Amino acid sequence: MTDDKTTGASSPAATRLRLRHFSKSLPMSLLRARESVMRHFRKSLREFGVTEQQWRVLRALSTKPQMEVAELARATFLLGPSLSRILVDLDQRGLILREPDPADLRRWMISLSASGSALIDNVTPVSEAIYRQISQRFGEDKLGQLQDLLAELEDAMAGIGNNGPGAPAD
Amino acid sequence: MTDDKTTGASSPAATRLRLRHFSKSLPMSLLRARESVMRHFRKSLREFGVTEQQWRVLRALSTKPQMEVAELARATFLLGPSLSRILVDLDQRGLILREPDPADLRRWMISLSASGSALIDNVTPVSEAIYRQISQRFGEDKLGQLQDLLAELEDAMAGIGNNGPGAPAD
DNA sequence: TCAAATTAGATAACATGTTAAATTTATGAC
DNA sequence: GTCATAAATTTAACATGTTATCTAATTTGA
Repeated sequence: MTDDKTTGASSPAATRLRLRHFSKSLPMSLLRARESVMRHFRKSLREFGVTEQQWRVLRALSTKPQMEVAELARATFLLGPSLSRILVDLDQRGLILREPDPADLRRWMISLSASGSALIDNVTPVSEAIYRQISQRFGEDKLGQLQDLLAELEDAMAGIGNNGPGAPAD
Repeated sequence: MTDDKTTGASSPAATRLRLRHFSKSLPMSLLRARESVMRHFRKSLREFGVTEQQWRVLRALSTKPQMEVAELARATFLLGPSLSRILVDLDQRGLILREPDPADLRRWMISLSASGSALIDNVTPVSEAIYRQISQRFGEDKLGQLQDLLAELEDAMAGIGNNGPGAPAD
């Protein structure tokens, strides 16, 4: 359908560099794959009244008793401003606790509240059920392969634009 | 660093279902992988004055002489409202052309303008150079494997929540 | 022919993504 | 101790994501 490779309107492949077919570009493939998975999770999360991002935050908090905001941002892959707004919301809804770090008043220590933990406990079986479906349908082995490749890709990308390790690209 | 597997604060694995480690969840892996790739492309796109989403639109338009808005939305994986705003912007900047479909006045036929095509021609070599770097660093074979797995995952996911083929979940 | 249902696209409203700037607190040089 | 600088977080401003609603054009069926 969208496989029309010869309609270049005005640019023959010989004279201009030709981009790989759009739908096959790596970023689009990753985007589509992620969306195909998230579609199933989002539906359940919505029933529990949390967005995907809010769930990421709660989920990350469930792995440690307390986390700083910056640490949480790294873990959830959210930027500071987004996270900041989400924390206000989760706090107002009583799902998390924020206490100042006595050693550094710039820092907040974030943790799950009892009701936040309860929410996690409620969502977990549903989430795991979906994950099991994916495993069965896609195959445990392939899932493992995919995870390995994704991790390797991340590693490979980490070393490309940087002059030194961890050096910001700009 | 975030590999702390034993800090379950209050919930032993025996009593509560335990979620797979957050950072290893498939959606997070896909998100991180995509971000690690896009980081490199975004930097170049920005120098050319287009966002990632705008580039997706131009890129999709470069595969066909004309596209309808809905078709473009599917191809770029953008939702209608986002695309609508982006098209207004690209039109005002003269990068695309919008002409009404005489056969159905609800439809617009979108196409690249000359300056839109020129922009593509300018970005293409940069984009391809980045892609080559990725290929070299990550490996052609692995890249192919990854693309295959992603496509298979999409296929697998497509058949999960649906009662019939293409039936909306609700 | 005409009213109801459908369809394509746009607009509205609010959440999040993203970059820059502001705020508050720490740290270090003098 | 005081001032400049840095760091952690928030606020601001604007683009995009997302769902719902709206408008206009088309189709359907009596």
